Amino acid sequence: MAPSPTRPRPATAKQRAAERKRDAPAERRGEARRQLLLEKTLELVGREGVDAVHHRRVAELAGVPLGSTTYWFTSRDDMLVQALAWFAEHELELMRDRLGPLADAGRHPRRLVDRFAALMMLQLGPDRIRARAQYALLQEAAHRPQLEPVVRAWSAGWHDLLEQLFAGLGHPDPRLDAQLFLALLDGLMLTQLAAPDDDFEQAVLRPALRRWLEPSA
Amino acid sequence: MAPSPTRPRPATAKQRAAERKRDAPAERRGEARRQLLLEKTLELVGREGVDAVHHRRVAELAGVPLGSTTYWFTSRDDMLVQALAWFAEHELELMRDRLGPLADAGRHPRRLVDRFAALMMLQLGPDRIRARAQYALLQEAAHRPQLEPVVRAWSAGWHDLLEQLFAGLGHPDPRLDAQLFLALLDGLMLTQLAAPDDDFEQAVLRPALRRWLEPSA
DNA sequence: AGCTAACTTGTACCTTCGTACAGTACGAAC
DNA sequence: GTTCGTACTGTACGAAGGTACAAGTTAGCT
Repeated sequence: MAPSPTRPRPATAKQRAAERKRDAPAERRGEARRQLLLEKTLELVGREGVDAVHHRRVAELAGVPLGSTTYWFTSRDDMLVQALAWFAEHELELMRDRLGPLADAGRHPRRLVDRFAALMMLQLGPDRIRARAQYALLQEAAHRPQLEPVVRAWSAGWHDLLEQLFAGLGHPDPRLDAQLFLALLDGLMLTQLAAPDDDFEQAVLRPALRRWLEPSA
Repeated sequence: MAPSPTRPRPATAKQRAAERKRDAPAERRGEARRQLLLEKTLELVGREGVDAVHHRRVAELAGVPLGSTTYWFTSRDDMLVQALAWFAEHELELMRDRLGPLADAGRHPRRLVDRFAALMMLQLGPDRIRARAQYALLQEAAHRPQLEPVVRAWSAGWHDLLEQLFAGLGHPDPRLDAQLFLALLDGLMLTQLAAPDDDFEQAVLRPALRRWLEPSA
C-alpha cells in the first residue's frame, strides 16, 4: 500500500492571503517551482521515456538542487504520477483552445479539416515531445491504477468535445463517432511518432479527416 | 557511441553442423535459454513496463542466475531492444494465424467481423500482457532509432495483410483503408488497455468493425 | 583423447539512485 | 520584535543495479 504521497502539506487556510503582493504570480509560495519541476519531468518523459525520470535528472534539467525535487515529490512514482496527472488536466484545455470554437463547425467543413490537420501536424512536429508524453501516460496507466481515473477523465473530455462536433455535423450516432474518430487519430499519431512518414499529411491524414468531417456527397 | 551490443559471437561456420543430433530442437546451443529470457523480458515489459526490466529481475523471473542474463545481453538496452525486435518478428505471424485465411473474406462478412472481434477481445483479455508489450514497443521506438526499422517492418506487414483484405472486399483504396483501419484498432486497444470499458465489445468494437467490414447497404 | 569455442555461473566492485534528515531562509501572523 | 510553518538546500548512507571477470562446464571437432 502506497502511503499516499503528495506534496508536503496543503496549507489549508493561507492560499487566499497570498494574492496581494503583485498582479497574479504568487498562488502558493512554491507553486512556480513545483510546476517547473512538473514540466521538466514531462519533457524528460517525452524525450527519453519514463526510465529517464529520476530526482537527480529532473533537478539537473531544471537547474535546481536535488533537495528541491525530493522536497516536492516524496518518491519517483509520485513524481511521475503527478506529472502525468497534471499534464492530462491541462492538455485537454490546450487542445480545446487550439481547435477553436466548434459550435458552427457544420458551416465550413473545409476549415474544419484544416484545423484538425494543423493540430495533428503540430503534435507530430514541434510539439512531439508533449505528444509522446501523452502516450506514455496511456501506457503507464495500463499498470498504475492511480492513473486510470486520470485517463478516464481525459478521454471523457475528448469524447464530449467531439460528440458535440459530430452532433453539429448531423451524424446519427455522434457519441460512437467521437470515440472512433479519437481512436483513429490516436492510432495514427502513435505510429507516426514511432516511424514518421514523409507524405503522411497529404496521403493519409487529410483523406481520413475529409472522410470523417466533410459531408459525403 | 554504443559498441553495437549483440550476443557474444555469431559462430560463423558452425550453425549448420548443429542440425543433426535430434529432430529439430537444437538450433544453437543456447538458443532455448536466450528465447526464455526474451520471453520473460517481454512479460516484464507488459506487466510492469520498461522500467522493470533489469538483468537481475529477468534472471529471477526466469529462474536462472544473474550471469546468464549478462551473458546473453551485454546491456540493459540491448536486452530491451532485442526483446522488442524479437516480439515484433513473431507477433505478426501469430496474428496472421489467428485471423485465419482472409482470401475468401468477401464471402462471409459476418464471419469476418467475428474473427476480428475475437482477436481484439483476446488481446484485451487473456493476452493483454503481450498487447501492452506491443504498445510499449511503439513507445520505445519513438526515442530509440534502433527500433524504428522494426516498427516499420511490423507496420508494413499489417498493411499488406489488410490491404489484401480490403482489396478482396472491393474497397476503392485498399492501401489507405488498411492504414486507417489499423490505426483505428490501435487507438481503441490503447485506451481500452489503459481504462477498460465493460460494454466495449458490443457498444464500440462491433459497430466499428461492421462499419468497415460489412458492405454498406 | 585432446582441443576449441560456445556456454554457464558466482562473485565482486563501483556507480547510480532513493530517501532520510538536519539545518537554513523566509514570509506571514501575532 | 517573536513565533511558526512553509519552502528550500546539502550531505550522507544504504540499496539496487550495471558490468567485468575468472573459473567452470559442455558439446562438437579432428
